Amino acid sequence: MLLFHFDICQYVLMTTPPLSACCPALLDHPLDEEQAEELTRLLKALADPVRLRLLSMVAAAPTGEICACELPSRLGRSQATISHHLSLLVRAGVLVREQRGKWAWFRILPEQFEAIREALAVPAAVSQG
Amino acid sequence: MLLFHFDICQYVLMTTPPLSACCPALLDHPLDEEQAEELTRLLKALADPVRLRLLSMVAAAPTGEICACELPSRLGRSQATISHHLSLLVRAGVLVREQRGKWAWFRILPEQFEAIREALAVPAAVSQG
DNA sequence: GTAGCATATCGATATCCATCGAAGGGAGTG
DNA sequence: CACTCCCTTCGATGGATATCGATATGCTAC
Repeated sequence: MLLFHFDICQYVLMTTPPLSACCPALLDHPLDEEQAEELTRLLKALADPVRLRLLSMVAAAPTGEICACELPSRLGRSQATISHHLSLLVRAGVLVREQRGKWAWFRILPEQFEAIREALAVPAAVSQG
Repeated sequence: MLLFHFDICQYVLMTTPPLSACCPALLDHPLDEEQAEELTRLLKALADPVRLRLLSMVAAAPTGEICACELPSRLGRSQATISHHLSLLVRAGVLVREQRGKWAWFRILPEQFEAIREALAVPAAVSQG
């Protein structure tokens, strides 16, 4: 029985993107410190108004990508600040950066969003109170 | 046509919990500053390892609720710190507090979790790149 | 009322982080 | 090469916040 469960887990680990399986569902089992830190890192990356607006602008761009050059004026922040937020989001795995000539272009990497959504899913036992 | 759309929105507003409709989907349209601040407030409330573990302990409790009295020892934080985190989560709308005698009991309020999940949903246009 | 426990609040501290100006690094242009 | 433009990195600063000890509040029991 234990072996069977282990095999299932191995299978899931091999067939799903590793970032999607970042953390177990928050409301299913008590998280240990390491799991909590991991999910916290993801949530902190999103928990900033400038970064949220930045992500929504990238996603809403007609081509699905956006040039960093237009962001300082659209967000009312200095170029240094925008660069800071962009590299933070790339490090967090929610954006990818591509250099083209002297411009840097960014687009959404959707896996981490799905990972957070899965981690925050409310199990039936909880939603029934 | 516009009227019809308006009526649908009114209907949704009346029939869903107001907190669930806190913010539009992040990756569907560019967020304005106010919408970004609102979603940020929710995400910040979750973006702390102690609070995440606290929430997972409440959800995993057999009765779906937990007494504040057992949390300082289980989380390795002072009583003052736990109290701070608990009141923050209540203010954020993810926990409800109920006083019973001298003990305070807490349980999960699932609406905000669903609100965040909806806000972070990845539209097909984005996930296809 | 008094004593004792559970919880909240206060005040202080240390750390984290968003922000910006300035300087540095690369890529294109002439 | 020199010059310009885009972007990153550095250093400094102000504000937010996690933490705790001490104190206050509130409830129960006697």
